[in-house]
Amino acid sequence: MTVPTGRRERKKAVTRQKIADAALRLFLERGYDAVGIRDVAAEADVAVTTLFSHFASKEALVFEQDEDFEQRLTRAVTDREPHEPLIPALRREIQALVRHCTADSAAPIWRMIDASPALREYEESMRLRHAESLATAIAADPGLSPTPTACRAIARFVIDAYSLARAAADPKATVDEIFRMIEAGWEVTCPSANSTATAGP
Amino acid sequence: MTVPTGRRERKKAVTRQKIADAALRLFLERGYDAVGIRDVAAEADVAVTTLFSHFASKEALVFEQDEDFEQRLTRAVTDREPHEPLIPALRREIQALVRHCTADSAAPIWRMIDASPALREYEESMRLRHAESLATAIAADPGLSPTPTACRAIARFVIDAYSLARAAADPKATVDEIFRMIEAGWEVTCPSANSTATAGP
DNA sequence: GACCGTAGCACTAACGGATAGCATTTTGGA
DNA sequence: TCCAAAATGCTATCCGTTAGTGCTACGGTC
Repeated sequence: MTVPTGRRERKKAVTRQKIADAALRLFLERGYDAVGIRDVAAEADVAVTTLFSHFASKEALVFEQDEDFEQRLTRAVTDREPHEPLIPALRREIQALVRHCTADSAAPIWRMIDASPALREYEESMRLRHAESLATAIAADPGLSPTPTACRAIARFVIDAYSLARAAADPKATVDEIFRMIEAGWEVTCPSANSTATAGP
Repeated sequence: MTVPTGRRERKKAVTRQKIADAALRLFLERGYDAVGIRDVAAEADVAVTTLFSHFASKEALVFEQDEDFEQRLTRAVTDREPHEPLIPALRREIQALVRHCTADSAAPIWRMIDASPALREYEESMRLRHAESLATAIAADPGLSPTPTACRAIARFVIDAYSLARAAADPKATVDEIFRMIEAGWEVTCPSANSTATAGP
């Protein structure tokens, strides 16, 4: 097997990061629309084609860490404590993710995203992919027996909760409120014995 | 007041339809990616700039009737029988919409959409707009008193149901299954007196 | 340590969607 | 009849993205 854990990979990672850093710097400095791909490439001192060999599109430069998001979601399902109910585990993770992206340090970036239709559109299609991954993870859980449709639906609902909470005035309360609804919907299709967690009387 | 209800509006509508027809014809004939904007403009016998004065983007040519969809959704809420519960009314409308777009006659169009990432992405951001409209309509209902967050969440869930059902093997059953979950979630935030409609024992 | 296949990168040129600027025609109303 | 606005057209251009090509540095193998 060829497991190339050497200089080549490191250099590649460095180049990628150099591009991402240059892009974010320029975007925040002059605005997303005012910066061209050619500007970013020049700032990072690489060719345009090199830039596109690291990032599939201009928008992808902004959502550089999107795979982290996806992994944290699926791991919240697969790596949770044995017998811990699914929905609370997901709620905890969504709370953490929302807290992370509503932090003050991330504010300028999200302001930029919200100001650009292209970026908003890209984010939404990203979320769809994440929902599909999450649905797969839920479906693969041996302790549960939901239908494929229920998996996909719950996964979408969870992503919706994230999306709505991120833009809400009180993100934490928004997540809690929507997850009360999700929990109720989940109980209908996949009833669990001990289900008096967050649902009311 | 100038209410231009005359020839000008009619001609404009004709031009718009002529463009949309030409576009759909070419797209289905040669494939979406294989047809350029210049081809469509030539086929419709208009200038490229004229095309873009009627449609905001190439993708918008395919989703020409997207406002119909939005209106049918909001009207399902605002025009429903007095005292008819919200969720069943929405379920009926979603069933009808799904039936409409899974009809045999529409199959080639949706096959084309599913085959093009650009079109799928565009559709998704369209659905987001529709969800916002729906949320507004729900929030404006005098017979209900949900929180703004609950409105937005339910609206998203309903759109999710449409989106998932459209791609499912058994669209009708998928809508029913997801709406059982939605109904349960709705009851949690906006309890109604007579709530034994679709929820199980 | 020399060799070779490949991954990373650069350069040029171009394609295709979208737009700005300005000219022209058509239309509705004064 | 004439004007202002709307609709359309033409030209040139911007910008994201990709194809084609070749060079260089690296990793694995002998």
